[in-house]
Order: sequence, then structure tokens, then C-alpha cells
Amino acid sequence: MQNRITDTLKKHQLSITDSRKKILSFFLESGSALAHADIEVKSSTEFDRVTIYRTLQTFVEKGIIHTIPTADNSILYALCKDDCVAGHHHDDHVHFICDECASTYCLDHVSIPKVKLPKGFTVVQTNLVVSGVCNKCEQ
Amino acid sequence: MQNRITDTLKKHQLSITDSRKKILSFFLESGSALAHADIEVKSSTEFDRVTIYRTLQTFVEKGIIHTIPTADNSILYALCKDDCVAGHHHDDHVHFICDECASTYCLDHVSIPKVKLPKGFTVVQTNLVVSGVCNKCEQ
DNA sequence: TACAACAGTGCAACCATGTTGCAAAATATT
DNA sequence: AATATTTTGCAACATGGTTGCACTGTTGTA
Repeated sequence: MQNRITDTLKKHQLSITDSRKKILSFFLESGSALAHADIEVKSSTEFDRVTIYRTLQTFVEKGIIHTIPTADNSILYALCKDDCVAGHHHDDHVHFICDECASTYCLDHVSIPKVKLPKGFTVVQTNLVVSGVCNKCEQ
Repeated sequence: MQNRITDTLKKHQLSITDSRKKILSFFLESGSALAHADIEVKSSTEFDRVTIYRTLQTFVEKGIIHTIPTADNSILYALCKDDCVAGHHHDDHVHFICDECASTYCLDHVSIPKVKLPKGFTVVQTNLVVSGVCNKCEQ
């Protein structure tokens, strides 16, 4: 596990620091998407707020994580799949928010269906967020 | 025009005030979605920031406007169609953001295609935001 | 139309979230 | 191990949004 973390950081030409290792481990352990606030709570004053912001920013730039827009106007971050490279994310998949446990998942294998727009509108990007009940909360 | 505005306010059991009339008129005139900041600029210090926030909140509660989640993490507001009632919005249509002019449109007549989720996931709501070039910016 | 009851507004103060500059500390390089 | 570079923590700031309270405008009734 620790190896995987340092390997990932090295692969993206980032120096190995405590905060980066810890924050990356949170993502690997959780499996679902995390907000800045989640990380702040998990690390409980171990790192400065600013460090967390900057680390997340760096991870996004390097293609380790990507952002997810949400309906309630907060930013979420989730691990990218391996084929994301710096500056070019492959994040055009469906995102799912569970109404029960509030977790957000990237459904990497569900692609967004094409939509037909009125005349004169050209599609560049589509973003689909689905909410409901996830497979863990289902009884 | 003025009649339409006061009628709408009366229909939703709201008292007729200057700020409500003015803010509602902005929506009717613009046709596209507006952010809090847009309204603040348009009304240039005529009303307090807080009044604008509260008016928008009231309009959302009464079903006059609805919110649109955006990728850049700001809240947009747009007029509801007539069949929206207080507490129950019919806002499950596609939203379109123009990359050129930054306007946001509700494409009321484009419905969101059904997506098939992995086993165990139940869909309650879907939200689709498309970005690209709108019909006004198209050459 | 006048007046009381009520709803809506403006102000000030506050909170949450995110950003920037700079000195100190940690990491990487030789 | 010593230096160059990167990262961190702190303080201060910026923005977006909320709350409490006194004041003002709107509404319904007489």
C-alpha cells in the first residue's frame, strides 16, 4: 500500500511529502469521492487547510484526481483512472450521489448517452449526475 | 408586461414589492438563466445584497424559479415553466451553458435519456448539463 | 382612507470556503 | 553533508452566503 502511494507520486513527478501521502491514502482507502471538508476532518488539524487545498490542486493538475460538480454547489474529488494524464482528464463518465449515505461514486463504465439539441446548439461537453440509492445502502 | 409580473406574484401569494417586481422582470427580459451576481449588477445598488438573496430564495420556494447546478460551482436561477408548483419542481430537463457568451439555457423540450446503472443502484433523479456553443453565438 | 397587523427590507455582523504572499521547514540533488 | 528547490504553515484577504434586529412598506379591515 505505502509502495503504491509513493509510486503514484513518483510517477507524476511529485516530491514525497507527508501530506501528499496521507491525502492520497484517503482516496485509495475510501473508494468514493471526497470533499475538501472530508479530508480536513479525517486529518484533524494534522495539516493546514491551505496545504490540503494546494495538494488537491496539484493532484488535479497532475491527473491523479479529478473534480466532480455537484448539485449542492460543493466540489468533490475522486481518483482518476490510469489513462488520465496531466492536463487532459477522461472524466466524461456518469457520477452517482447516494441520497442515503451521501457518498459519490464515479461510474466509470457507464457512458453518457448522446443528447439531441435544438438547431444551432453545438455540444462540446456533457456532464451527467445521477442521484438515488447506491449498492451499499440497498437492502 | 407589468401586469404579467404582478399577476405572477399574486398567483403565488406574494406581496408586491419593488425588488420582487424588478428581479422578476430581469428573468422575463433575459430569457436565459441568471446568477445572483448578474442581478446585483443589473440593479446596481438599488437593493441590498441580502434582499436579492432572500427574493431568489422566496421565488425558488414558491416555484417561480429553479436553481441550476453548474460546473464552476456557482448557482444559477431560471424561470420555471408553468407546471412547477411550490415545493415540487419539474426541472428534470437539460441545461445548456454556452462557452462563448456564458449564458445558460433551460432546454425544456430536451428530455434526459435514461441511463442504465450497475446492479444495486437505484435512480431517483438525473441532472444533465451540456456545454458548447449556443444558437446565438453560432456563425 | 386611515390604521393596525404583518411581511419585507437594509444594515451590520458573522460564517464558510477558497486564495495569495512570504518566511520557515522539509525534500531533493550534487 | 551542503546547497538548491519545493512544500508547508501562518496571517491576511476575498468572495459568497446567512442571521438578527430595527425600520419601512404592503395589505386587509373598518
